[in-house]
Amino acid sequence: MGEPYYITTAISYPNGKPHIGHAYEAIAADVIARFQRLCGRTVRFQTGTDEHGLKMAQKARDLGQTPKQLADEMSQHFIDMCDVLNVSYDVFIRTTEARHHQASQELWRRMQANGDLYLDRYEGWYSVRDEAYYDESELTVGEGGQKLSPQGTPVEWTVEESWFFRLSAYAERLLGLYRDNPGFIQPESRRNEVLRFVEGGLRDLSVSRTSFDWGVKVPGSENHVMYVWVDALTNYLTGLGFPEETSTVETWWPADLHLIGKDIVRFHAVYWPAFLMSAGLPVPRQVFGHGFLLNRGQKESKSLGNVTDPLDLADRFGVDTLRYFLLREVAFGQDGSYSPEAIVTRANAELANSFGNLVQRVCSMIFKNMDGVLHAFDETEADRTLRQLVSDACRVELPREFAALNFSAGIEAWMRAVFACNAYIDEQAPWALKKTDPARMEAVLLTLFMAIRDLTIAISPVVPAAAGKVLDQLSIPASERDLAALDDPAWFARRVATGEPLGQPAPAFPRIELPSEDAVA
RNA sequence: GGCGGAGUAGCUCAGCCGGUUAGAGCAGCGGAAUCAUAAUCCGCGUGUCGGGGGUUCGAGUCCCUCCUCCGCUACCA
Repeated sequence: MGEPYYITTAISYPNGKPHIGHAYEAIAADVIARFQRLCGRTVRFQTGTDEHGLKMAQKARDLGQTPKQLADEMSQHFIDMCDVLNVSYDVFIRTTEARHHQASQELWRRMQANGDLYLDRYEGWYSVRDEAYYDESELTVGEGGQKLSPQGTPVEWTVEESWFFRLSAYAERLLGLYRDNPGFIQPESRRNEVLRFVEGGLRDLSVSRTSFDWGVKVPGSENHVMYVWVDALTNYLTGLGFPEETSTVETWWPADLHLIGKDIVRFHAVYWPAFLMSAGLPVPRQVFGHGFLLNRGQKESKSLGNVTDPLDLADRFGVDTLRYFLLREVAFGQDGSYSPEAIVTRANAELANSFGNLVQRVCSMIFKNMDGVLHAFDETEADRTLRQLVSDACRVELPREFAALNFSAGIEAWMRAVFACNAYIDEQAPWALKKTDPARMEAVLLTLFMAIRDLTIAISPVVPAAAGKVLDQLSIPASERDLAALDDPAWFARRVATGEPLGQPAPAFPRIELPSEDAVA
């Protein structure tokens, strides 16, 4: 078994169907998970839904359902999304599960045993709809003198008994954590924001509510439910079987990476490690806050009427195409923009024309001119140069960039190798060699066969289905589709020895058309 | 208000600690090739590197200032 690698996404709040942002995070996490498996790590990949809170309770009431019924129904949409998008999660956690309540309560007890929880009063301007308190200065005055939150929802002066977490006591330890582990919060811009926030001093955190009951009950204070983040963050432990002292927790905790959106960096980079320190548990190795996806440069919202169903995108353009586009086009960590035109342009230019067509023309020529039969051959300098270039891109450059979560840079390096293959095939012109020097033609095609195998394995975390299809066509064994296989020089001889001929190839990366309804008005 | 980031070819962006004629992809124009998914390859860019000032032998790359956009955060009154 390889070195363990535990990655999580944020758990989604299922008071609506998944949107493009959920899909983006799930896909990015999946690419990381698949890439780590490619590298030989044994991966545990967890995602899920965060089903408590007032908004779920209210929505259920509006629909005449119980909160649990609503959660069951909505959670299924997220499971379905993962399945459609080929997201290879190992654990789908739901915060309404009994084991999650137990885990959260145990974490609570440990924080309490450490003296970090105390009962006090919380008072302030509370928005029922936002489920949050606001400072006087954040409020605006609406019609009839009604005070409104920054979100425009009504607020009321509320006094509530609440448990508090002694966050103020953790500022120094947190700063030490950030100092000793510069990679703990990424990207750099988020790290700076967190540093400044913590350097400014921390106030104790209200961590329980009495105004509603759809949540995890506070041990010993049954009229309190836990503050959303104590409940939600604990999911990362629940999935491992915490608090049972099993080898599972031992093996996977602390997590290698919490992949989250930039909007919840503070909860993961400040509150969560503080909770864990309080409970005497190790903190995660890294928190990465990715950017948001913009629809033609604009944030999606119901009022603008530009909300995109990610499954609709996958249906129109293909799952692999969508995955490739998101990781290729967007600088990971920054916001990105997408549109049907951009997806079609990028996918056709790179996946279909440059790479897909390369695979197709080479396999087709091997099939037609060599009866699909592979064999040993003599390499020229040009062949070696190409293979070296491809090998560097696949074994060194792309893995280095992917390991650093620089997906677009890694894919760019990969594309340069694809371009080199196309330039090579034109220079060598095997179609001309067919008449003048058939042996040389075969050497060229076999060189390209080897290059294509490398390129396909390297890109497979991004486009798993199509890559699998190509590798099947090449008859590369399933056990030889990882980075270790790329390092094995004997693979080609083994492949030749099987005597398995290449069949008539079928395009794995077809060109896509811009659906007419997306034509720019 | 404070802190931070960004402003580079029509579009999307690279440009590390300052140093040869400022780069890539896409789009556009011209040519070659015809094995292949009308795909591929080659060639072509006089860009005020947001404005202004400064340091330096030399600045897109450092300093000051101004403008615009974005993020985090705060709040006088």
